[in-house]
Amino acid sequence: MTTAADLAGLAALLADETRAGICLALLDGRSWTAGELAAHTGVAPSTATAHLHRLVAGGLLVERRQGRHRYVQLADASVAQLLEDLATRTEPGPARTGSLRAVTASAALRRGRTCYDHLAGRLGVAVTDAMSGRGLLERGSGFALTPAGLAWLADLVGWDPAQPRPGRRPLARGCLDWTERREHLGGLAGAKLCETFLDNRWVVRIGSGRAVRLTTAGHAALRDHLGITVTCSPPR
Amino acid sequence: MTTAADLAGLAALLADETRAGICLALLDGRSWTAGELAAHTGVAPSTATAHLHRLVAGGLLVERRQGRHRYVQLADASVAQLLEDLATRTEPGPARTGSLRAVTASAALRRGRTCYDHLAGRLGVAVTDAMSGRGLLERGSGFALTPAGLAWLADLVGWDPAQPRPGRRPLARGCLDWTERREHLGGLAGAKLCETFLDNRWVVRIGSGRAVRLTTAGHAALRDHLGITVTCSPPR
DNA sequence: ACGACAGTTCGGTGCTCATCGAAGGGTTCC
DNA sequence: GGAACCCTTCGATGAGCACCGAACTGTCGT
Repeated sequence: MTTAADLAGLAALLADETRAGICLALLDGRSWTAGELAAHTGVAPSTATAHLHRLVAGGLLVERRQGRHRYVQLADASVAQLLEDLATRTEPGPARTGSLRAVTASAALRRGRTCYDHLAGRLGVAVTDAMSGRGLLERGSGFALTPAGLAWLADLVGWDPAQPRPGRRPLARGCLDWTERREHLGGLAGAKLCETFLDNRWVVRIGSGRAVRLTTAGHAALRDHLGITVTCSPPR
Repeated sequence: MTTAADLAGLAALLADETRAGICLALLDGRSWTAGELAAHTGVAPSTATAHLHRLVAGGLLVERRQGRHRYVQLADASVAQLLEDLATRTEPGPARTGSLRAVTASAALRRGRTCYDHLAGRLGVAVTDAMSGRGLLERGSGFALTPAGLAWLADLVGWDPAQPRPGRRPLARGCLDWTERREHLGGLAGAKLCETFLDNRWVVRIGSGRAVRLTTAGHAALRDHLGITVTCSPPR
């Protein structure tokens, strides 16, 4: 039996624009740091801290301390589902009732999508797996590239690894996928890889959303460069 | 594209205990009057008015003016779905991810359930339909009983129609079902009928919730008294 | 060891909003 | 027509809370 107070308490977590912005940002499945979320929502770090406390206490987010950073992400896939249901209601237009269209769109998202600026979904995980044998090391939490792996990647994406990198973005980082429940390659390497995939039209965006589709050229490229075959049609 | 402000605005509608209580009350599919909701949530009528304005403006509720009454109900089935999803999250325990259990429970609810104090779901609609040929008239919005229908009902539920009724509850009223999207019999007549069904064990409650199941005796009673057959196993 | 950095705690400020009572407008019943 | 009733509008009140800056703790790089 759910009381009105319980329901109101849950809704109150999302009833603030800043907290809503945090949750929408986390909807991409990545882990964000408290500072990134503060900057993204335009509030002071102290304010972001308070919001994250409430969201974690409310069970919507989980946190992972790492050194002086505090990473947060959505607690589980059901939270992401709930957020997307709510977000759907705020959009005008027809086809609001859990339509076939929404289901297939969701299935497309599961197959492959961009996650912030790198590849996610089954496609992202498959690419990450394939790279594991080519110089990508799973290092506790996150990833690292061997020199050979870096050279291989640099050759693929056409980019000089010796050249100094602006900013301090980590080269390779892990990103937990909320549909696959698996880590996949993010960071600068993941972004460059995704850029290359899009530039070469190995994947193309479906509509204006985050979902992507593997092209015929993409199939060939994956086979040639990584020796894998990713099914493009829904399994089962 | 959903903005954080949109999401927060939607969540804010449910972030108040009184408004949450209103929505949970409406989850039974009935239309409630503003006064009933004020009494149910324990606030002044003026306060309830303000809340209903916000909920209607936000698209969660629809209203229907009838004389000096203002009836409100959930805008559509997707709102009910959303509320139940949120309510599920507030309950602790496992099996939170849209499990088979939740789906079958939902299917049982669609087949038959009590709606406040009368029968709803396919069962409720079927009974209402069958009574249409036996003295139940659809009167614009709502229902009315002919003298013959009243006598027939009084005989079935063992109740003297001549005896003065306490309170002012309408004898027969319509109640829109959010799974069937059809009107069914509510009001005092619907309550008495439901009481008789439960007392005679024509229907029994499934677990502790609102879902009910038609018994073998119930099948026979429906055939004898109303000449209808309601399937108890899931169709299709 | 030192500075730079990420995050936290704390006190103060201001705004939003839920609430009520009183007064007013419609509707129904007698 | 008048009384009872349902609902609404309008101020006033008070509590909750989102926000910031400043001071503080802990971590990383040099």
